[in-house]
Amino acid sequence: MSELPHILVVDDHREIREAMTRYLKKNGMRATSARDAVDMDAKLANGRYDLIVLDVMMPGEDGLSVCRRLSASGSMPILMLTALGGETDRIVGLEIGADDYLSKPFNPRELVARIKSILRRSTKVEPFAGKLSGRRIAFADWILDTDSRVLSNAEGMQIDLTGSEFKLLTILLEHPRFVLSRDQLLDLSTGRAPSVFDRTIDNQISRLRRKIELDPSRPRIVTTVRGGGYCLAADVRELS
Amino acid sequence: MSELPHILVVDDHREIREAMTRYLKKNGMRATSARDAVDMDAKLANGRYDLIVLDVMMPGEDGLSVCRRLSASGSMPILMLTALGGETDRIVGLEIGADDYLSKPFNPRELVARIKSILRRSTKVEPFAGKLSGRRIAFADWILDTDSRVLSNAEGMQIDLTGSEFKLLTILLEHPRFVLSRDQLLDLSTGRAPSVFDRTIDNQISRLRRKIELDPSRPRIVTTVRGGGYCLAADVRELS
DNA sequence: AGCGCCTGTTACACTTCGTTACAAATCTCT
DNA sequence: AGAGATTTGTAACGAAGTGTAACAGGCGCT
Repeated sequence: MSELPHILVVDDHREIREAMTRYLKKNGMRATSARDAVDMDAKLANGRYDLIVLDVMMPGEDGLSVCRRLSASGSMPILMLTALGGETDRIVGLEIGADDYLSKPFNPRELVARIKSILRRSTKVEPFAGKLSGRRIAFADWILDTDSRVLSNAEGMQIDLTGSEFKLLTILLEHPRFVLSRDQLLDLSTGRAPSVFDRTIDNQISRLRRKIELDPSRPRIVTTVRGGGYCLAADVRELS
Repeated sequence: MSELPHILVVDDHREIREAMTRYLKKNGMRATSARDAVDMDAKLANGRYDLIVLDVMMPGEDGLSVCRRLSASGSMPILMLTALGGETDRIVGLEIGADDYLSKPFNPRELVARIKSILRRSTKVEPFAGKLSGRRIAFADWILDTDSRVLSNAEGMQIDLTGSEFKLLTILLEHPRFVLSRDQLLDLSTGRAPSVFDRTIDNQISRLRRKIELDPSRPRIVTTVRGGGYCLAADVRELS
């Protein structure tokens, strides 16, 4: 299991943003593009990003204004793209809170090096166990300790979950009785997009069931919705 | 950083370094200059600095070598000065741990903006030991005395941590329940960028676990997230 | 009933991680 | 300054975890 950093590339030139996202994807990152500030805001409202690459010159709301806004509202790292010679833009951007800048045209290798350097210094926006962090969670006959990743039951049985099993289970526990598709589960647990005939989640669910179901061949806790995905079919309660 | 940041400017051209230090002093900073690596080392041995501005092209030991050395020995922020078009120098510098670069000739205002941007970033990640000297930190069954670097528990057991173990632990303690990648931990604890198959952090974590975990082969305090890094899985509290 | 699709499972290859041992670097003491 | 002790980083090996491929069985539609 590996969580890839997710980069949002905001640039009004389609060729540029497509080339950038392609290159970032080739270098161990998820990349999503937005053509302007409005598109960016919509993307930010619907997803979680680790860093924004932001063009200064854009129609509508310009990059400096966006940078000011983002810096004021949180700790999202920002790498700004400026025109060659756009020195004032660079200075003002840095002064209002951008983490770095790069002048167009730029070497994509430098873009990746700069992004990695910024990410090295920033923390993720979410703890590993998400909203359940630090809690003990009761469901079915199990109690999950989210710190130790240990499942225990009334008979005193204790089961260690692997990282992947644990992540998958916490995602299901955060949405009791909701069907989550395989693509959703893959995205939420690993951040990667599915390949063509991806069976990763099925395999992990099988492994999880082997650990938590009374009879894994007739699952009662993690149920399958054919054509839909998987569902945590139990009440969920926090113990502490 | 309660008082004015102190910048060390390393450049072999006297006019340049004098102009820089003068300008920095006019902009709310203390500034000291050094003409080469030897002079810089002497200055570093006798004083404390918040950031180094480092020219790439210097007689004697060159800037890239100095950068590599400084990154390896601590978390001193470095802003590198490159010749116009010195792109390879920039990329390699960033890859070995420099925080930023600037091409000569540059606008002094941009220099100040960049220095401030770096300082803004670096003060954000100051570990307990730096900012909260004299504190005692409680986590799991341990109490850490940040002055003495001694861990103690309710049974009266006392454990001395080495410098590296202590630094690593305080970084984890600063971000309870967040996954910190190996690259992040390496950067935050030593300031250097990872080599290709770097296992330094793994080894240090193994050593730390041997000291603090009940059963180091089944760690409960410092947990591993496969493909992600390490996580301090406990509540953290300051005692004084 | 037949067929195609969907799902569960097993096995295996590969990746990642833990640990040990040793060399190199650093620290401490005389 | 030098010797010894301690700490830290690197290399190697083995264990654990993960994703892919293949096969079989079940389900739903015609």
